[in-house]
Amino acid sequence: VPTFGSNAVSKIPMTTRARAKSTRREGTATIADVAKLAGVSEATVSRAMRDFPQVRPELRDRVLAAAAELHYVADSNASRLASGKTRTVGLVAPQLMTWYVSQMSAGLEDVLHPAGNDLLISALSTPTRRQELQDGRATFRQRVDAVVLVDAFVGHDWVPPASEPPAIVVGERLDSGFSLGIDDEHGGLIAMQHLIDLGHRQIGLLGGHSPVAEFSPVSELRQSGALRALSNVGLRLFGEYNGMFSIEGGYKAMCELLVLPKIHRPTALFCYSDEMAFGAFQAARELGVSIPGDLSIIGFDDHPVSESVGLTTVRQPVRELGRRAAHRVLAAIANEPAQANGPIATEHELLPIELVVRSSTAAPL
Amino acid sequence: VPTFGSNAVSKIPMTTRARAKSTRREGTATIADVAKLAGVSEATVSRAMRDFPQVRPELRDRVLAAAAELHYVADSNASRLASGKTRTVGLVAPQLMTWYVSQMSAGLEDVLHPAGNDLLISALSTPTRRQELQDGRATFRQRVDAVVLVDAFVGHDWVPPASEPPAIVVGERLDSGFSLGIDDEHGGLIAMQHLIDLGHRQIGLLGGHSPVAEFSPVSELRQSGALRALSNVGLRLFGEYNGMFSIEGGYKAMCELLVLPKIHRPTALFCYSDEMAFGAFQAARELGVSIPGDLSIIGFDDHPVSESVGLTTVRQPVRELGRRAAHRVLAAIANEPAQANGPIATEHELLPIELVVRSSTAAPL
DNA sequence: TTGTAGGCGTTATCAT
DNA sequence: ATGATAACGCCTACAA
Repeated sequence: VPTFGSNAVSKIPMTTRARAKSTRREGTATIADVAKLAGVSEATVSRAMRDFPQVRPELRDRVLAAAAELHYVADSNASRLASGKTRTVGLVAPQLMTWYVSQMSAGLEDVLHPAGNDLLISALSTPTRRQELQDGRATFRQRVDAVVLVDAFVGHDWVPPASEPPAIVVGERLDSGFSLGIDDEHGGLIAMQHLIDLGHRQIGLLGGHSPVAEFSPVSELRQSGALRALSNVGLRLFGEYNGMFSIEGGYKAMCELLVLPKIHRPTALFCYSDEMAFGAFQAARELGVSIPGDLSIIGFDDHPVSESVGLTTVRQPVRELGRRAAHRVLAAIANEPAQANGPIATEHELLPIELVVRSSTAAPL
Repeated sequence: VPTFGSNAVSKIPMTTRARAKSTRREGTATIADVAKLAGVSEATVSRAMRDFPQVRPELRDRVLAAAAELHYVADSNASRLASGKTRTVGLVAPQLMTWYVSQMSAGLEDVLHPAGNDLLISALSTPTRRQELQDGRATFRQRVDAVVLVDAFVGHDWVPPASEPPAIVVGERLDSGFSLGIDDEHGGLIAMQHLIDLGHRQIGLLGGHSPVAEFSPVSELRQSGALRALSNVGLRLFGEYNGMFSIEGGYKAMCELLVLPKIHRPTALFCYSDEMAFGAFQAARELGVSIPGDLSIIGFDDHPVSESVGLTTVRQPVRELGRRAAHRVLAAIANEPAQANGPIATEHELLPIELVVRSSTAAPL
């Protein structure tokens, strides 16, 4: 039971309690209660609560005081129904609750929440393809004002349907529309370059595709950068392995590789994700291969635990990607009516990445 | 633009498009459209869509077919407004998007989503206390049917206010109401016991409190179990350090400890969380302390990367905790009207934990 | 600048 | 078992 403020006299008792048929939780004030207390119309309350400029300051203060006294908060369902805006943005990703998606969500929340938006999260259940993606979004349609697609492998030629809420894509370059990500090709390049600079000449690749994001272009891009660095100095790849973008996949692949005599193994390994590198660490430890003594390892991402295991990596600003995506989303929501007339603005924004050298890489012995 | 099914003939065209004033996204069917197409009343559509038993199968099928043809999905805002049920459960935790909360969310989603509920996530911003908790939940009130409090350090004597949606607490035992967790005291005991069994006699503790969950009772419980194991064999603690439940905190604390000559250091360390153990690993590596040669380390949690770094730990079934919490929530929602009469049912459910021995612990040299 | 009133899409109540 | 119809709480023309 809320304690009412004592510095303001209740002119009108809360009447909401008396309503019998209401399904609403009892004791909650409605806009009508506030209007009565403040002595204004419901419309004015609505406007005052949303900081409309036209409301006279005096009235605004009275309304705000009344609202505070009654602990009034607008029922979001009612306002959404009435306004047609959901104040909710959807996040769809192949796998929820991974490290990457969590960080991204945090970034999205950083800007969405202060702006009064909720984040609704939806998985693309495991073996999913484009068709399912579309279906999945269908039930989203009237629930969100916009959607953020993360690692949704929609394909570069995908065009957000005009009939649907605006979408912004993270992790993939779109020919048409908004997209956001990092320069994976460059990331592959600097990772490989680091190994080359260290003096390595027998360098392997631990890549592959996650089963839940198998059409993601990141592998190809990172590979292309890596190969370019290699060919710049007249080198070729010394083996390529499939770690399926998971700790376990990296572990298994490396278990097979590291049983070979040292002469047949690469002296350095570039893993497309830190998690695969963790798996490689595990295999190395179990098989008595020393890092970086026998094998240098560089990852990609800068996972939260990478620092503590001393993994050299290419840092990706995941949370910042989320923040940027959120700003794009907000802009898209604001511009939606305008967009309807003109063509879709197209832009692919790249956030900077960074080589982080730690102790898992060293010159070959 | 959706392609309509060809095996069913549209008897009535979608009229929704024509409505001019609507703020709703065009092209979306409403219950009225479905009703017309199926030749029944809106009420019947509503009942059929929600699998009410009283609907004649024939009609039910007709409605479902019509709904499918029009790609009809009930507008959640409208149904929420009308029913007073939000079909949303709130998750509040001190820090969102940590490993622990992510796993918990995944578990909650596992059961909430199939049951047609959304999960709304809300942080308890950093330096938060009970009062703020209550405020925080206030804006939640009319948005959720129930709330799950994770590591919310509400205090064992906390009683969920009757005026608010039902709450279930995870990670803390409540005197009155539903709560859920693991036996932290027992966890502390088996962790310490493992070290003792290995032959260690100089055992340190890396504990403390997270700044965002400083009133959590888990530290006290794990410590109490650890001390009990020690005193069972006539031992005392060999130093206690504060790692603030973070990687960095663990790292800093161990940097101070491990510079001491070996003779003054513990031979084994029990960390209250795997993340602190990761920090300890890092410090050990940088200071040339070998694990488990010079120092055995056991953690608590079984973090996703613990296996790959070979950390011995006490496994906590986080995702399963989320699933159980979700079931409790669903039950609470269903029983809420009933609860109003009788007293609050009280129960604290404990999920099993498990010692996982890996390579970070060994007998002292 | 403020008030009036109609509508948002669904559910629930009450008849039938 | 099904059909009308009145809420649900808020927003937004439009009028004043």
